[in-house]
Amino acid sequence: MSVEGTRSGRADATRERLLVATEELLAERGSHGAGLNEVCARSGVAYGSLYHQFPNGKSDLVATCVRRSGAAIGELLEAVLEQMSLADAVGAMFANGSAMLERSAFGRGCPVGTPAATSDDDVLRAAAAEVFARWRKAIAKSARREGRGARAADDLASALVSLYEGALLVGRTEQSTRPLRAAAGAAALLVGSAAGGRETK
Amino acid sequence: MSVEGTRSGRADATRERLLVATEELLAERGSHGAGLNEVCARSGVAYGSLYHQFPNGKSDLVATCVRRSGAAIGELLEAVLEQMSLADAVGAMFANGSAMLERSAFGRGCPVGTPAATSDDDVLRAAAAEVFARWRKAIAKSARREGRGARAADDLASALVSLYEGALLVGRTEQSTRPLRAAAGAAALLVGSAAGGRETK
DNA sequence: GCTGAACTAGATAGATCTATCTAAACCATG
DNA sequence: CATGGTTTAGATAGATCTATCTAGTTCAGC
Repeated sequence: MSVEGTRSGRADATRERLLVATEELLAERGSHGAGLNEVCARSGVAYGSLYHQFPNGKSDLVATCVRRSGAAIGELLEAVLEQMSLADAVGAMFANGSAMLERSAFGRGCPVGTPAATSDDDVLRAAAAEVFARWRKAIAKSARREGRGARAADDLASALVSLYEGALLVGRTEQSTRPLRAAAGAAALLVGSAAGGRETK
Repeated sequence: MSVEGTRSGRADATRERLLVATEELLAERGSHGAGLNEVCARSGVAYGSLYHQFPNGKSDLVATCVRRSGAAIGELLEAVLEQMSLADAVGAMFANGSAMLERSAFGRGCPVGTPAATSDDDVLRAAAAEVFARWRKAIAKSARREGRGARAADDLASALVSLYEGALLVGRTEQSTRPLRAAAGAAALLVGSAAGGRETK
């Protein structure tokens, strides 16, 4: 039986294929560049099925997709932050971004940041904002655990999320992982400075 | 007489209006979201004029626009970096981004990073990459002048560009200037650490 | 003021996009 | 096996997008 309510396994599989294909396209070209024709072509799902699964059409599909991608990354990030130091977790985070860029031959960016950058749909924008907030909170929690004050932890977490998103954008644009490595070095410096319970001011 | 070659003042004005309108749309929605219809509507320029000014069509227009926007920001950045310390210049840079977000009511992002994030046109991507490289070089030059080694200066400059682009993206998405302020604080820390001629390793 | 090149104007073609609609296939249940 | 709700399929309408085409306007130089 399906995990969520009355949906059949077949429907779940269709929904999944649609979301995977949409996530790919969103990470490559953002919302305006991701046509439903291509979503169907890539996923092998028929056009009508898409509107059965997502009755509100594209807006519904992309917002759902961004929330899902963001939640998956958030869960991973939270798990990693539980298991290791903030410094190590942040290192893994940037290494992961770098690997993703290489794996896609610099064809993909962040599945959340990329569509958010060019969105004129407020639902999509708000969904991405919630994702960023979740990531930020997870990092801030770890920073507080390592002795930072609430404000300092929030600011550090915000800067790390921005740095990550920016490095993915610049790295993809320059078709190089160097921005990711430089960002990882800077992130390590930020995490290292004033850590261990003492704030700078 | 026109500055560049044989073009008339009228043509220059038309070209300028087209580029201004395109820059706005690119910063708002990226290349896929910027329709030529709307470019013409906003600029008050007729459709045919657009293809006279930019015979290669949209690809030509957007690449020219990104180069121009990037050069303008680059010149400003270089001027500021000449006149003040790296720390002050970087502070001004983030303050400028924050002011831009507020002025546009969070409707616009970076006119270079936003279209670059979702581009599938290699000409546009390469144009944006050159812009980022110019910014990075300007910052690195200032960092070397303040005593950093070549490698450390490059890495710092790369991280600052990524941080700036990321903070604009996240700030616009969250409709807040807090990411910009947090990024400015982190940037100040990065610029401050290991400055004045001593490297960390 | 004539003339030819440069520029502008708007209509239109052809492709593509979102969304809807009808019909058929599937499958759990009685 | 029959039945009826659920899911899928593909055609199609209507809007929008890029690019081209023809005609008209403006302006510099002779």
